[in-house]
Order: sequence, then C-alpha cells, then structure tokens
Amino acid sequence: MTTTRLPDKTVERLSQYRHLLMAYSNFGKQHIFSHELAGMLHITPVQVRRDIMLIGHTGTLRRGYDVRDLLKRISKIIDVDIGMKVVVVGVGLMGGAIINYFSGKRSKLTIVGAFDIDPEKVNRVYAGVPCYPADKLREIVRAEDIDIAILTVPPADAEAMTEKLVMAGIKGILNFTTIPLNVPEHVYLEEYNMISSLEKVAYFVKKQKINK
Amino acid sequence: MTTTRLPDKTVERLSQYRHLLMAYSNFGKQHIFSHELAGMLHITPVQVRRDIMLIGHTGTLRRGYDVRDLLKRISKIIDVDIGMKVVVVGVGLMGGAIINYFSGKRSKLTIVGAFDIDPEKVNRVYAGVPCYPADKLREIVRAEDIDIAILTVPPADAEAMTEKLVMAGIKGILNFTTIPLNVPEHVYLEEYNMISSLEKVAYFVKKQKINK
DNA sequence: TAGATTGTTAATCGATTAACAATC
DNA sequence: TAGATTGTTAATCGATTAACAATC
Repeated sequence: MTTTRLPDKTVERLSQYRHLLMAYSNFGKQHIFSHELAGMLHITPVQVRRDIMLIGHTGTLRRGYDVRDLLKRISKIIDVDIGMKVVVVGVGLMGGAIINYFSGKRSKLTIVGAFDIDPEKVNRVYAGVPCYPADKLREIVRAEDIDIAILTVPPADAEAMTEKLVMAGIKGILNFTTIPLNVPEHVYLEEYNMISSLEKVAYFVKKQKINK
Repeated sequence: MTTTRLPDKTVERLSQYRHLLMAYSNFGKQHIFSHELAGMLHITPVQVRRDIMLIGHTGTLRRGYDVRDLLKRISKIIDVDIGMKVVVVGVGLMGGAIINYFSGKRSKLTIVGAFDIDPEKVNRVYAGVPCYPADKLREIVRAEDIDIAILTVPPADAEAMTEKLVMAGIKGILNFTTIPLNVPEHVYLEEYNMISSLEKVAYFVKKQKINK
C-alpha cells in the first residue's frame, strides 16, 4: 500500500487527531463526528473530513466515524511498523526537559539515548535515558540503528554536530537551536525556532493594541 | 505609520533575518545581498527581496542591503516600542528550560515572572526570574501590565489555566501543552505541539526509507 | 419526510516563485 | 559594456473552504 505523499499539514493534523481520539476513546466514546473533532482543534469540519478522505477512511452518515477504526487507520499511516529510535543531542536544560517530556509517552517513537560532550553528564541516566559521550555518536547510531535526532546543543555547536549526525547516518532531525541547518536532501529536517514564535506573538499582540 | 498587516510567514522570517543580521553585523560585515541571506535560511533570494519590499525597505544594486539599516528597519517593524512583558506559566522542567533559554536574550521581550501552584517552587528565583503563586496571577498580570504568557503546565491544567490567563487580561499565548486551547478572538494564540513535530519527522523518514 | 451528516469537486485564498524591466 | 543585482508584477503552487449531491 503506497499512499501518495500526504501534505505536510495533513500529517501534522493526523497526529493531533490521534492524540484527541485516544483521550476520547478512553472516555468511553465509540463514535465521533467531523464537527466534534474540528471543534476541539478549532478547524473546520470540512478539513477534518478531507484529511480523513485522504487517508482512505470512511465514516457513516448516522454516527460519523468509529473512534477505534479511525485510530487504527491513522496509526497505520503515521506510525512506523517496527518503531523508530530517537536520540537527544545536547543534554542542557532544554534537552533534559525534552527527554522527560517524551519519556514513556509514545510507544513507536522511543528516545533511546542522549549525547553530550560534558564529562559530568556522560554516563548518567536522565529519565531512564542513558547519556553517551558525543564522540561515540557514529558508533552508537549505527549499532542501534537510530533514525532521528533532536538537536538541543548550544548554537555554536549546531553546525558541526549536524555534520556529525548526517555522517553517522541519521535520517531526520528536529532542530531546536536557532541556527538554520544545512542537510543533504535525503535527511528530513524540521526546525523549530522558539524566538521567532514568541516574536510573532508579540508582533500580533502589538498590532491588536494599535488597532484598538 | 500603519503598515498593512504582514503575512504570518513573513513576520517569522523577519525575526530570523534579524537574528542572522545581528551575527553578520558582529562579524564586521556592512552589506549583504539577498542571495546571502537566502542561502543561510535555505529559501530563495526572491522571497528575501519580497519580504524586505513588504516592510518598505530598499537596497542598492551594487552592494545589496545595508546591514545596520535593515536591522533597524526590521526591529522597527517587529519590535515593541516600549517593550513587552512575558510570563512563564508552569515551572516544570520545560518551563524552567524556557526561562533559562530566553533569559537575557531579547531586550524588548522580557520574561518578568513565572507562576506555579507548587509551594516548593513559589518564591524561588529561576535564572533571575521570580516564581509567584498561581492564585496571584490576575493581580500580578494587571499590576505589571503583562501581555504574553508562555504556557507550560501539565495537560490537565491547560484549559483552566488558559481561562485564568484570559480573564487576567493576557493578550497573547504561546502554548507548549498538547491541548489545543480555546481563546477569544482578541487573544493571539500560537501553538507548538512537539509531539506532532516529531511524528511528522518520523512519517517522512519512513516514506523516504520505503521509496528507496 | 426533514434534518444532519459524509465524501468530493470546484472555487478561493494565501504564499511562493518565475519572469523581467531597471540600473549600477 | 557585460554582469549582477534589486524591485515588482504575473503566474504558479499548495492548502483551505464553499458548495452540493448522496444518503441514513
């Protein structure tokens, strides 16, 4: 089954639908309407229906979508069959918080290790995740078949570390540093710049204030 | 000077241009071409020129843009004249990391306080930022004229806390919880869902692997 | 039946990019 | 001049939404 490549935004929303559906299912609900899902995410019902259409799932006119079936379908699409291993690179406050945040949350995406250059941190265990020395990166990534890295090193180290990650065979990077990274085409890169996000909020708050 | 509302994406990029320009300026460079800025951010030169056009700035054919002038112009657009106060709500690991991350970084956006319900945390100081009890939120937000909140409470508390923030008069929220929030129209909301981000990376890494 | 819902196409909206005149 | 660059319009691309037939 080779689904055509789903739009970026749809993939993000599928992950969010799943998150909500799991809560909903634990609540004992068996069916859900597109407008219910939409309401929770503040998007339109049409968008929900269209996303669900894109993954080839259908509901019923009477009761909407079967929660369990939809959950299964979404998981089939966005989950990895065997599971995928993730490492956190840079165990500062942010790296530590991220390890803690994900620890034990998702079953198919597991943080299996962390890396740091600080000898103080190396060989310690953070929320069940062992910290290795950065110079063993290549070795461990290859041996453990790790696919994804979350990058939380200081800005000055970001470029050099990215190069090492790519050389080691990492396939995807989630970048939390403020440095825009350079990666070859076969590596999927997702950047999150917290400063831009906050400045964007500030900009629109300011606009709002002026218009009033 | 009422600039027409800039596109969301342009505002984000302006913040990124500024970040790069500051580094570039410290490097002693006085001028920069659109393709140089573009290269650093992996976008097209046209996009850079268009964004710069939208804020009404111009460069020269010979030397591109004057770094200092452009910096000033961008700051004029996205910065707040008087400065804007920010609080972090929820001083867990993530909240603490964010306080630390921003501390001393931006001059116009300052984290002036944090809130938590845990008596252990209240009245302590994190990276220079005092932590107040959550029930003083309204009082302090009003007294200090705080505009923006970064929300890092546990998922279960997200909704209730958001309501309190809105009631207290917060104008913008940067939401780091996995709960999609409900806010009135006059409050600007920016959500960041780390789990969706990571699952998106996993999805495209998986796709890549299959196609090969 | 009347009302509510899904599934899907076509239209719209917003953002990016191609094309190119102007000019140093 | 030839080459490189900016500024800007028009075209394109991608994502969202409006519209509506089908149907329980």
